[in-house]
Amino acid sequence: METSSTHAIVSALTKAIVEHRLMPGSKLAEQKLATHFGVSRTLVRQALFQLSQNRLIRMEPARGAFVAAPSASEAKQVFAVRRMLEVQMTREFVRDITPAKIRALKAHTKQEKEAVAREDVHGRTELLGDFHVRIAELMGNHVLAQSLGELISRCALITLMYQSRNAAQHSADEHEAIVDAMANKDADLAARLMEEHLIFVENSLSFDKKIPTHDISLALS
Amino acid sequence: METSSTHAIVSALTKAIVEHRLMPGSKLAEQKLATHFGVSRTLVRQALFQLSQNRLIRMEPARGAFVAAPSASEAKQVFAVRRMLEVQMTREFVRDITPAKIRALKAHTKQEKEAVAREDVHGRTELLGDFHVRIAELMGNHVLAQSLGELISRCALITLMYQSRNAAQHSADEHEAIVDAMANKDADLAARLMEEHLIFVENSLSFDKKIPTHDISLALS
DNA sequence: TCGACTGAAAGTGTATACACTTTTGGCTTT
DNA sequence: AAAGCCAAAAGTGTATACACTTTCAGTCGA
Repeated sequence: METSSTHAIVSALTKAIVEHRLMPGSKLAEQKLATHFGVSRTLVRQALFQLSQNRLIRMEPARGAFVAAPSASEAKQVFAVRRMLEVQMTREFVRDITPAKIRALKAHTKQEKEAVAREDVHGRTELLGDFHVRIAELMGNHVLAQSLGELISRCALITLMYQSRNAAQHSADEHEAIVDAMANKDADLAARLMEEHLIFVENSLSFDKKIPTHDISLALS
Repeated sequence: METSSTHAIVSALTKAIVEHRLMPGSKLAEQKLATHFGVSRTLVRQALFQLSQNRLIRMEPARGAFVAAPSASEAKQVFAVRRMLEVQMTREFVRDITPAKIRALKAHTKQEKEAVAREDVHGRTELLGDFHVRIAELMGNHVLAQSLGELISRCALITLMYQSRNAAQHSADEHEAIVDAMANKDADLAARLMEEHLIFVENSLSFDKKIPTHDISLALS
């Protein structure tokens, strides 16, 4: 199974949701998606089920699928889990660090800074999230990378919902500081910086923002 | 959506897999499951997709679904993630502890000991895993509880694949020691015990065991 | 006797059909 | 004019149909 067709639909929808081309609350009608992608409802339903497990959409019985709108409480919980996981991850990463891994992370933060500089909102959001997953991958722990990736997808939705502007630059700087601490093999400092970084991101979210509930329209172009 | 019918199938299959009534490698033919549950292949497929996302089964294109057989390497990765997550969780749990929470955990370990005493293999495996999820729930963090629950489901499969006997009693004792440390609000001790506990469980797995690949038969009774 | 072919059986992948539920828009009633 | 009601439209939930792939058994040939 794992027919690449549904995977393509999942990817397209994930991208659209995380990039906010599909706004939280939007209805995802099966037939419309099916004709858009040129497949039957069967494949669309499979994709929607998968997305609902990733918590990017929620499905109501007999009413259909809607882009998720994480509550402030849920956002805080997601960040709490990320903190638990990533502080320890940072510590263990430093333990088995190599010059090549440092180089990979430095290359990544360089890309981040460039995306921030050129005001590439989507690109920078993706890169800022990927930084954390990259660390997991460099550790060679795919289970960790996958779990973290799911949490961060949810965070991307949350971040774009709530994040006030100009926090991106700050995040990129913090990433750089974390990498520096790692390069110095200062596990305690790196872990502390990671924790503070995650706390900062969480605190920079403005949970009282009003969310517009656009309709699906042709956000998928 | 989330038609409770598929949920029932997922639950039944999860239980069967985790309890090893369906052995790793067994084929899960859609039509057989469909007739067994008295539904059409449609619902069975939905359930299988969900299980494959939980990594309890794997699906091969045009060949079908098979009960997962986690490799030793994957098992180690799952345990590494659990350690990262749970050590920190233990620390934070102690921070906001209440007498009611202690009572809940003590009641749980009591149940564990009873299940171990009466040699209830399935019951004790479930309870030993639930202990960890229970902590997350008592913290009120549903995201954490869900993430941890998924990891532990995979562990249950791993444990039953690899666990040498008589480790259950030891686990139950360690759980009790952890709760005691929590009750004394000794976060450092509790965290250390949790880490050692997870390391012990991981080390008690014998990765060279031979896995019989039984056929489906009527493991679902 | 063993291995390679072949056709039937079984099984998966996708589309479609159909029953049932929700939504919608207009019509009636007050 | 606003609230309630009913029928049509749209949409979801499940079953079934059908094409295509894999599996398997039996046969033929060396």
